[in-house]
Amino acid sequence: MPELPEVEHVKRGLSPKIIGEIITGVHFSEKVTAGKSSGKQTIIKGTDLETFERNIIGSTIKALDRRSKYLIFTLENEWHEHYIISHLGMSGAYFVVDQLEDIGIPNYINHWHVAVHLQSGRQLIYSDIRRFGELRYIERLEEATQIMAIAPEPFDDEALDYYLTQLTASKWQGRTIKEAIMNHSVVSGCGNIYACEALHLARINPNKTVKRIGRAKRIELFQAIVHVLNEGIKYGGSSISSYRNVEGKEGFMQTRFNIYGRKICATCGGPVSQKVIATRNTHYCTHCQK
DNA sequence: TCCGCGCCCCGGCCGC
DNA sequence: TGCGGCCGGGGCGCG
Repeated sequence: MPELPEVEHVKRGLSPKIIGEIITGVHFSEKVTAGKSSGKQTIIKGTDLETFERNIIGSTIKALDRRSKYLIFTLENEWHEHYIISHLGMSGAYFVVDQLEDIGIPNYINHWHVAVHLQSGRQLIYSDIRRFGELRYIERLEEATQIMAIAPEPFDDEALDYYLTQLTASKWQGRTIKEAIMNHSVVSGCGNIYACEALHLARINPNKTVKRIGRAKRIELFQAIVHVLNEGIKYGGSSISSYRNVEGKEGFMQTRFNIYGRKICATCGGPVSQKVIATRNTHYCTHCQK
């Protein structure tokens, strides 16, 4: 599933293919059309399909940015800048193709949901097998309340101080460190897989409560989070369950994992413990992580 | 007003 | 080989 490194790759792959393009039309799959007409918010959130198309048609795609696991498409027409905020959910993927079949992967062809037609004749396709993802049109970035509330990007200078400050809040003291770092108000974009890897790298048992971890160890953990996220970006993201980049290729970060999804700890060779922590399947090594 | 819990959305895939 | 049940990011309703 797409986490921060995967979304970063989508951004990098997509940007050169779509920036400067003018949107000439939008088509939606039958699933989206049916879902929306039955009152659900199928993929297209906040507006009806006609409004979504009317709002973006004729606009130029000026920029593509990533914030946490969200993509932000900046559009511009003769009146103003406006935006599409997109989350890939569990199984979302973007492609830029001349025609749908060029995606080449049957599941992503069958489960296409939004086709944004571009002036060049190509299409920006959003495919999503489980339909947990979203595209949301907004006039102003301030409307993206779910993005405004999240911590700074982990790579930003202020992110460490922000994280340390958040961890001092009373609500976190009795909770597990894993739950804390997976919360977007503490660290931005650290999902389950990278949380497991970072805790392993920092040699912290994920069951440990926040109050039992000192400042130096907290800092070490933050640096581990930044490290594993950077590794994830470097190795093309991980392709546990269905992630594909813009070229339809899998990442290979999953071959670099030291603890997640493994039976044997990559550090000591001991057995990996598995347990649900903070509602998520957690892998850790009781020998290496104290 | 804020918080936390449970539910919901879905199809792949695991295990019986 | 068939099928029931589990998984999971994030929004939302409710207590």
